[in-house]
Amino acid sequence: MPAPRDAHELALRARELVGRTLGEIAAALGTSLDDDPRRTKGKQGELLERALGATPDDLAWSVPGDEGRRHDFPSLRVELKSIPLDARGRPKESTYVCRLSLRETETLVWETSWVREKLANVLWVAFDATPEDWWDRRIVHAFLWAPTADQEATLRADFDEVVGLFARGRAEAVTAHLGTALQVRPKARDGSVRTTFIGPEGETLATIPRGFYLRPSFTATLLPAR
Amino acid sequence: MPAPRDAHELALRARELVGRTLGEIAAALGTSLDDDPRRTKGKQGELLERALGATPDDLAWSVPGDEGRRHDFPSLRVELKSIPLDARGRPKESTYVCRLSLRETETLVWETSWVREKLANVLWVAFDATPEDWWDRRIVHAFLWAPTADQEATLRADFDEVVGLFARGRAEAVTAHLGTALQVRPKARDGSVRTTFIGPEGETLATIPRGFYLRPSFTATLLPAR
DNA sequence: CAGGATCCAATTGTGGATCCGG
DNA sequence: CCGGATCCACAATTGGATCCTG
Repeated sequence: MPAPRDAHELALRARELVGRTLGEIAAALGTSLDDDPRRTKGKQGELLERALGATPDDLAWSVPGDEGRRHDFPSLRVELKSIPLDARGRPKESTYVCRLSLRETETLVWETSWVREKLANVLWVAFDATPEDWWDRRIVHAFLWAPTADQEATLRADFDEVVGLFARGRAEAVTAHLGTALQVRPKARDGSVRTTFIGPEGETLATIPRGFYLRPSFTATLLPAR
Repeated sequence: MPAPRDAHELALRARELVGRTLGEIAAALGTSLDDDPRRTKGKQGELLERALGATPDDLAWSVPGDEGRRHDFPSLRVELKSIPLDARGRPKESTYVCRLSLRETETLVWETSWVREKLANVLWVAFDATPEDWWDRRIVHAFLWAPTADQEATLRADFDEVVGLFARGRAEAVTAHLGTALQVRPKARDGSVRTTFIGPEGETLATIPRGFYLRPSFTATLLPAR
């Protein structure tokens, strides 16, 4: 599937997926996923990326740090996010946005942050996660979104609160309780992993890797009204 | 304690209770409550009624049905409601308003309903329910309230939804899930008690006794901001 | 019974931990 | 390691049941 040429073509292509199951979409691509639900954690999102012509993450290994960052659709500056919905049509889970980098100070200012850039333009693809088997899960919404002024103010306030705590060396005070829309949670396959950052006094501090996530209560407000 | 002469005097008297414990208030009245928490379910509210000079419910037995209805402060048309607060200062429980009467049709129209009349003017007295012993519980707020136009519209919509279901004979569809502010829940010391009402076809139907309650999420919005 | 409400088992929500592929 | 996310034990919420007094 070639990359879409513009946002309009991308939105059209995404809307064609509405009503189809992930199994139908996989068959059309000539691929298949494992049938063990424990082995499909990130596979459904990756399937949608391929179905829509997103850029494969082939630089993930090549450059440690932040340099490898890119959008799913780089020329459109659009990010693709899939959302699983429960029986009532509401998001079942929070949505991962990106890593919380503690190495580069420019990423700790909202205007130049990677989280702001990631959320500036998002193609949301929501599917019904009620069926146990991934191939029976059906796309129910697909739409482009850019934050309104109010939404961006909320996101920025949440971001500033967390970053302010890190800047004052209070990493231990940053929990998933903070933030009305955007929260920070651990992001590592093993809670014992550590990353380092430079504290307010220039000292080196260690903390567990973390990521930014959108709360389900926030993403619920983005979905079309029932 | 004589009844207050006007709303101003009532509010003044209520504000004097703020900061005092229920034990101090009981001592000033020369009374005491049982020390078994299971035997104080309604006693704390009754203690506050006496402390503020509310009308005793001495007609409760005399007239079955709706005729005995009155406010706690009849001349002021003011109702007294106590609210237990948790450690964060938020309501721990829903607030009982009144019985849902199914016998008199005029009470099933919002404008002439007893629930509207009960909520038209309320003296809220909120106390910290953190201490185990009732006598250590301290009054933290005491204020008069009348619904704003928005609040009354919300209450009315909730009321109309429930009453509409009864009017169509769908009593079994009325659960505590309904209503954003005002909800209906069972109100009897035994779930096997039944009351009767006249259905849409003139038939006699039986259902369990129920009452109107305000959700904690609604009463929380009435409290002074922390 | 009606009015004063609280109790508590069951459901819902969610913060922190974890899984897979490249 | 990083991006794709989901899992799940425990905390928070709450709907229905219940308690006491006059």
